[in-house]
Order: sequence, then structure tokens, then C-alpha cells
Amino acid sequence: MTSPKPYHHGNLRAALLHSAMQLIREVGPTAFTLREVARRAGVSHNAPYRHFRNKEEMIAAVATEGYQELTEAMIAATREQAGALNRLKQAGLAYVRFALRRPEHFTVMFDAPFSEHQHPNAALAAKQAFSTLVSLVEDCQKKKLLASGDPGSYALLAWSMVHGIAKLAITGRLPYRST
Amino acid sequence: MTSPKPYHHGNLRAALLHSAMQLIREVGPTAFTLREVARRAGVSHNAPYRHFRNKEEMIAAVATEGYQELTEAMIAATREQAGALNRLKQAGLAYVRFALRRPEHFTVMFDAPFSEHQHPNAALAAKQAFSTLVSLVEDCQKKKLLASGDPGSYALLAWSMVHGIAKLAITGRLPYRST
DNA sequence: TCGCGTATGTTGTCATTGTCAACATCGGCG
DNA sequence: CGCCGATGTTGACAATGACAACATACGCGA
Repeated sequence: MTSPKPYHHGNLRAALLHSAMQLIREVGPTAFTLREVARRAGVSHNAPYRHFRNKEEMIAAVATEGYQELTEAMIAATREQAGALNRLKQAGLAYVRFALRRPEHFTVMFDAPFSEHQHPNAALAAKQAFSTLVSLVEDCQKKKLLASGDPGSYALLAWSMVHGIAKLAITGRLPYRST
Repeated sequence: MTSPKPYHHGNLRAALLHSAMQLIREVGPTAFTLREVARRAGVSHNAPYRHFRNKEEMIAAVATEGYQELTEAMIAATREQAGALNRLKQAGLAYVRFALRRPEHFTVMFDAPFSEHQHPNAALAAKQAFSTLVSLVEDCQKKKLLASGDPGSYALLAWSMVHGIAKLAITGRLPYRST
């Protein structure tokens, strides 16, 4: 995305991100190690520093990708769905599904071992995910399917619910139930 | 709690937990360091190992304390409050207030860098917090203030919402608003 | 009262990690 | 074609989590 064209390796940045995600999935965000990522990508332990300022920034990059995927998942879920309310619901389900499919990724995205303020890209990606929700809520309001008012507030409420459910589901406290 | 009576230091375990919480509050759960905790408690870097098997277990102990505090906060908030529904609401508010008052502690409790399965004490404390919620919901149902059904499901829903709100508030995405 | 076992704390050590600095390589631009 | 800078490597260092061996002192039993 941001990197023009890597020289030696072909596309190290992407390869590193890939290894990073896989590693996080295997050992969790805590045991995650920069050097192991480098090892898996088949480069020296310092190569990553040409693409990320430090460990934190690399994690932030993973989170950023996660937000983008999440946004896409929500959009895809609403596509070819009739009814504004139904689309909102589908987006919510997609959200939870994403969380269940990639618990560690989800954790990295929201349990922010990194300070969001210092990672504008991540913050931006997160904002996009949120605005996806907001516009779905606005659609519902336009069609009088939802009481009018600040769309942001409603979206926040929706997000809160969905997020809470997803989180608790991940933690294994939610008995599964089809819907 | 579990420790009978420490010898040399007086009560190292408690002192360590105290330092640990303070440190987490200062630098976050990620930069948290066992050795720094020991330093602050004025003991050698290996003293903590007499009270906690490893770093993870120490964090789990901190989380356990957090669950207990949370439970107490919810109970305290419902005390001398009239109306089952109102009590449920007060508990929810107490939940959010706790999260806002101790964001890092809250983070440690739920973003579990530790695997809950392997820390029965933490799991138990968490369960107690949840059962507090469940009984509040049951009260509402008994008084027909809430549709009947599986109390657990309703409690989960309540928890999800409250938790989601708290989490998003911590992350700074929730515009504050008095209620 | 006294000595000893054991819970508690310390010193020493090791592999691993994040990060910095110096060096090597190679692709494209002039 | 030669140089510069982007990319990657090697080497180093302090800090960390964890283990092992050693020290200390409380409190029980004789």
C-alpha cells in the first residue's frame, strides 16, 4: 500500500505482515516477537526495521489491515441484501463472524497494546469501519425504520452491542446460538 | 488472601500486587515488567517468583483483584436503590464507571494476555461478577419488568452492551454524555 | 531454651529480545 | 557507466523472564 516497490526480497513488507499475522494467530499478541517474524520471512532480525519503525508500529500495521478487512466484510455482507434494517443486521453479524474467525487479529485491533493516537493509519482505518456502520444507521433513519436523532449515537450503541457480544464470544463466555 | 503470613518482608505478595497495579496504570499492560515491580517493592528481581509462578500468573492475580472490585462496585451501586430495573441500570453504570476509573486494570481483566483457562482464580472471580448481573436480571423478570426467558441470555446481552460501551469509551470513541 | 526444617528472599547466570550502529548489496537515475 | 540511496546483514548492548544454588530467619518440636 504505502511501500512503492521493495528491491531485494521482492516485497518484504507484505511478507512480513503475512508472517506477523500468522504468528499472532499461533502464539497470541503477547508472545509475539519481531525476530521470529523476521525468521519466518527468511530475513535477518533487523530487516523489519527498514519497513517498520519498531515492534509497535508493526502491530499497528497488522491492526490496520484488520480494520480494512472488517470494513470489507461488513460491506460484503450488506451487498445484495434487501431492507435497510436487514443490512444493518447483516453487518453486525459479519462483525461478530470476523471476530470469531480471527480472534487474535480482533484482539490486536481493539485491545490496542499500541497507543492509537500515535498511529494515524490505524486510527483512520478504524474510523472507516465505524463510518460504514454510521451510514447503515442513517439509511435506517431515512426510511423511518429507526427513530431519528444523532446517527453517530445510534451507531455507537450498535457498535457497542456488537462489539461486546463479539468480545464475550471470543472469551468463550457466550453460548453459541444460531440466529 | 491465600498467603498465610509472609516472613521477611511483612507481606510481600500484597505489596507486589500493589506495585504491579500501579505500574500497569503507568506504563500499560504491555510494557509491564516483573523486574520493575520487584524494584518498586524494594526486593530482588527474583523475589516475586516465591509468590507467583511467572509473569502471567502475576497479571492474572491483578485481574482477579479487578473482578472482585468490579463485583463490589456493582453491588454497592445497587444498595439502597429502589426498583429492580433501576438496580440493574445502576449496576451497569457502575460497570462503566469502573472501566473509566481504571482503564488499564479493566484492559488487563478482559483483554486477557493470559489464557483464562489456566487461571482458575481469575475465572472464578469473573464468574462471580457475571452472576451478580444474572441475579439482577432475574429480579427484573420476577417482577415482570423484563420478559421472561433464559436469565443468562439477558444478562449476556446486558453485559455485552455495557462492556462494549465501556470499552469504546475507554478507547476514546464515545463522546461523554451524562445520564 | 535451642536447633533444625522450610518458607522466604538473594545472587549469579543464561538465552532471548528490542533496538542501535556500522557495513554490505544492488537497482535506477544522471 | 558510475554513483547514491534504498534495502538488507552483521555485530553489539542493555534489559528481561526464568532457572539454580545459596543465604536467612521464623516457628515448631524436643
